[in-house]
Amino acid sequence: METTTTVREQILDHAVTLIMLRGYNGFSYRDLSSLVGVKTSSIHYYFPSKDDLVLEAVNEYSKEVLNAVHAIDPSLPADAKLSKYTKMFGRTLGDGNQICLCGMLAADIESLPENIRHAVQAFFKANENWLAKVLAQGAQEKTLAVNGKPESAARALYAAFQGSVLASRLFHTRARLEDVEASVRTTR
Amino acid sequence: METTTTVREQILDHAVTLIMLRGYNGFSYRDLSSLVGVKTSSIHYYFPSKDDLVLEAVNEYSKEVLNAVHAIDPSLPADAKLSKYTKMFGRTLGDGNQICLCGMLAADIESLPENIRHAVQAFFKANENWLAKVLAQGAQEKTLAVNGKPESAARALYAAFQGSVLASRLFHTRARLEDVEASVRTTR
DNA sequence: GTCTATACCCCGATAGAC
DNA sequence: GTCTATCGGGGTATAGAC
Repeated sequence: METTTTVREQILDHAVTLIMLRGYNGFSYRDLSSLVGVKTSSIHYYFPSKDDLVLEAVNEYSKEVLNAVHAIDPSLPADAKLSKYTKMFGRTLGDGNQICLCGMLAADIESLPENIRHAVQAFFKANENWLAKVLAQGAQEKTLAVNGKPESAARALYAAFQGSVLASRLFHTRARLEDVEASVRTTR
Repeated sequence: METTTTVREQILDHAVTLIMLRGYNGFSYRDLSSLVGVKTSSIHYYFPSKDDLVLEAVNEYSKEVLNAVHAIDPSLPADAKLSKYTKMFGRTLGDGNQICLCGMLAADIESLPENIRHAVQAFFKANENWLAKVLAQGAQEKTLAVNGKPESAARALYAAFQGSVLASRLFHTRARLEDVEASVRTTR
């Protein structure tokens, strides 16, 4: 039983990986061409402009990651949910040289059109909203330390995850994500 | 009384700004050429390769920022130190479209040589070390909430600052840095 | 759909006159 | 030190044959 992968899907998947590795200005149609095995003009057939390609990459990435986040069992205690979230964030590192696609595009945002900015913002907000609920639950269960409003703490926590995956790659270590999780766990 | 600025300094200053705006792959010798008013070949005279230029930009930026950090009065209470640090981090935003130069280069790190990676790592570590001391002091003074070891908490906190300046620019708001500061302040 | 061919511009970098 | 001129290559994108 073979899994059929269309050329279009291959292009999109490699684009996602390349953006997570080198960012918007760091990859080209030529890179994709050699990875997929079609000419650059064929890529333009599916994605007329680079911005079209990147927007679809954001949407594919968002859909996948948010599915994984929302698949975390809602009946779990808050600290267990956070552990799963940390693990999931660690998976974005791949072989250790990738960061979150939306974190990367946030760094490149001044080179990008408004529709991509909105897509990246939506991804950030979805993560922050989910974390806010977990923090509120964790405060009630007294397993997570929340200072100030959960919404504010969630924005800070999500920023910490984004920053820590950046630092994890910079220092060639996966440990920095755990620093973030530890920083909100109540000391016993 | 005129402040003399050499061509070399002008190039370096504009390079710093451009990297904070668009990143390593997002600016060119041509951009600098039109900003400074000399030909690109003259820029090569001062900085033979782009990597030479970027390394010096990191060093200049690091020197300036770390001077500002270490200029924070050591006799202040920990929460006051953190307030000053937050304000200083907010200044990197500039007109609202810049992020920390070393955070940006951390995103671009897979396109950069090892010597630049080391310089960026050193900047991260210097900030984390300073924050670790502040957190230890704040824990003792019971003004800052520290979970786990101060070193680990400092890495998480610095990641949060890096991530929040990214989000501040993404959402066109300066408020996100304050979320980070609030997240470590003890609720009274 | 995929290709060849090409347009048009930008890139970093260098040689050599002044 | 700064310039003109240029090299060799890479960038996105398009036209048109198959």
